[in-house]
Amino acid sequence: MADVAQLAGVSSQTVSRVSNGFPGVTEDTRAQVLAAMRELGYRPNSAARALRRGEFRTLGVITFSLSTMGNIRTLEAIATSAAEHGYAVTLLPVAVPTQDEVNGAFSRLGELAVDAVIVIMEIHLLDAATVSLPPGVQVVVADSDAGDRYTVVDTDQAGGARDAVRHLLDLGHDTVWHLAGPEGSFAAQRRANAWRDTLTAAGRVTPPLVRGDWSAESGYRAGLRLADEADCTAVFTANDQMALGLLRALHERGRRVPDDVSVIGFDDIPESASFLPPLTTIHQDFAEVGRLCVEGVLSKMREGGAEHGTTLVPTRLVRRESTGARRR
Amino acid sequence: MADVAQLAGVSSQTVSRVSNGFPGVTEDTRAQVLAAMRELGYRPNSAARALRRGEFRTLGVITFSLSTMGNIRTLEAIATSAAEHGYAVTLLPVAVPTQDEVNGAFSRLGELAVDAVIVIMEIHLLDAATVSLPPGVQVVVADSDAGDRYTVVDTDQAGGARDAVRHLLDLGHDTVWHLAGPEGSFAAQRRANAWRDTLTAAGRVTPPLVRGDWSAESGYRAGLRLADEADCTAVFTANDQMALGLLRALHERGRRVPDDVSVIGFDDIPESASFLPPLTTIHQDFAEVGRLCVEGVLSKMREGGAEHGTTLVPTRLVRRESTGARRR
DNA sequence: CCAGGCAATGTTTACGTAAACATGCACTGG
DNA sequence: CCAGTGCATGTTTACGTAAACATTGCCTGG
Repeated sequence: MADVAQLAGVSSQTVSRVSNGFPGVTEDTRAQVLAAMRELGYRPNSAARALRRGEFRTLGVITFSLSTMGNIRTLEAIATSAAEHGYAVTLLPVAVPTQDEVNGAFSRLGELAVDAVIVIMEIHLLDAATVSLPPGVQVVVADSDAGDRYTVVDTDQAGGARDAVRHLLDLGHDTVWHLAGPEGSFAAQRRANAWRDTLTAAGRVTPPLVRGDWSAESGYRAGLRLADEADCTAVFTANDQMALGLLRALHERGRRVPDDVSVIGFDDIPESASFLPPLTTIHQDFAEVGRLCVEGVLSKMREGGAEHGTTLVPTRLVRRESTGARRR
Repeated sequence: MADVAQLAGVSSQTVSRVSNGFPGVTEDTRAQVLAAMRELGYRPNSAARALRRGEFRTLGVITFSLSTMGNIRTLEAIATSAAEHGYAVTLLPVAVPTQDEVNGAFSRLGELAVDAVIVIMEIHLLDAATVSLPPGVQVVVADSDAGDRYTVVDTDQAGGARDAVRHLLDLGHDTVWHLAGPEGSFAAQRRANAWRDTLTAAGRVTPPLVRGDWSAESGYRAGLRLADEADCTAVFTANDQMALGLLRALHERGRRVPDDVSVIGFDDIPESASFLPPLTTIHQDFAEVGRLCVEGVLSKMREGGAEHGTTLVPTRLVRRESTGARRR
């Protein structure tokens, strides 16, 4: 900076003003400084900037392995949205969702160049973390239900699951089976609860819950079992991947979709439109979740807000060919 | 830090030594300092640290929208691997792969708190970028062929494609059709070239190349066309998503897989094992690519190496049920 | 018993920036 | 014509850390 100032024949403070687009600099001077900056290839040193300003213009994102489509899309939206606000995004991967790993990530976070944190993970691990977040660092949590203790942005899991079940009931099915996600997942839990509640509210029998682990493979295994249930004519799977495996199992067992069994998924991953048959599913607006996370955390930073609450992002039913009227 | 020093009754320099795990501090003193740090909730200020040390311990990753599985897995591996080396990862999303966007990302990068950069994108956009990377910032490129000008880490696209074609030829097919990725993609280009070369080397007729855009939907459209080609008994699709669409089209047209048509994909996304039928495909080791990117860029930083070159990560054929011997 | 050496700790300084304050100069109005 | 005003620019300082150098005190060996 000093070099630039010298070359432009001004003081370093003027260079700083130009660099930050502050007013009170003549057009002539500004042009001269800009020329000098270009000639010397000057780049502001962000470390010094951050030190001086007390902020990094960076958001930290803590997440488990980016294995689920949802997390990825959310992350992408966060990164894009943050960039629009002039913020960079630093990734804090937690390899394994164990307590130790989470603690490690949190303590690393403490000395990381980050102004605020967005957590994309099951809240119980956050709760159980023995290392606390540095005070003054705002947090927004995606994919969780802890609106009483954190600021949460999440898809309206319950609403989506309810829509899925109702869709199948409306098609004339007596009841709806559910292929749930793993027990540890709150998203899975809420989808399963909404499934049960919706059936109960409609006065239907609740079939036994079948559990998978989000993977297509687990959907396949569950599908082999469901194919043998003669009265299973409608299945709501907690995500699209498991639906994929389910479809394969049903096909192998000669159960036609949707003629014999209707299947509805959750997520609306891009591939689901090309499943065999194309999958009716509940669309999640991950981009919106990510965007709201960023907006939320930035506004909390500005206003120092400590109030919690949950923002729900609505889902949308995408009707394709895997669901149809009950044939008797 | 001064507060900690005062509370512990030592100088700030001693606190610094403890904080960085340097030798030359008594066990007693160290314990006292650690206690003071805990009591005051001290966290080293990374901005000041970076300013003083001249490095951020952070890697920047420039990538297009995280829409392809490959980029995501690579990114994940980069983040994990970087963390192991004590580095954080800052994401630099480029929303649209236009020249302007790339230029924007690069100029933002200039003032970003980043020691080195890993670029995951088509090299022609990097080449055409009018904004150059700040000097002294090392770069490693994934997913590209520009070993003469950059340090490149990539999957052995050609080898994988060759294996795919040979696998089908070995099964007795006269020739292999190819559903390629979009023209702009080097990966697609190299897979297509290797496909052509392998056929030529084997003295086979090269069928017209069919082009998709990586999406399952485009695979479906291509599949509808290929289903009408009576002599098409084997197809090599440039990725698994397109294979998914292709399978659906073939199924709709009554062409059985693998009895009538054999299909082999590329990538080995987790879902491909649950396709209908489970997809034979070429496995890419994205994790290894990411790991090598980090190792590469870190070693370049240490050694200031300017030498270029390409590191190829081998692929592996995963045989499932979508390929079979030619039936005559 | 004391010089010399070494380990533990303290003091000073610089990293690059931007806020706060200071200066200088031109122009306005009484 | 000159005090007052306001704008463009310059000077000083502090942000939190760690390297370099300085100091203290204890221990060893002759």
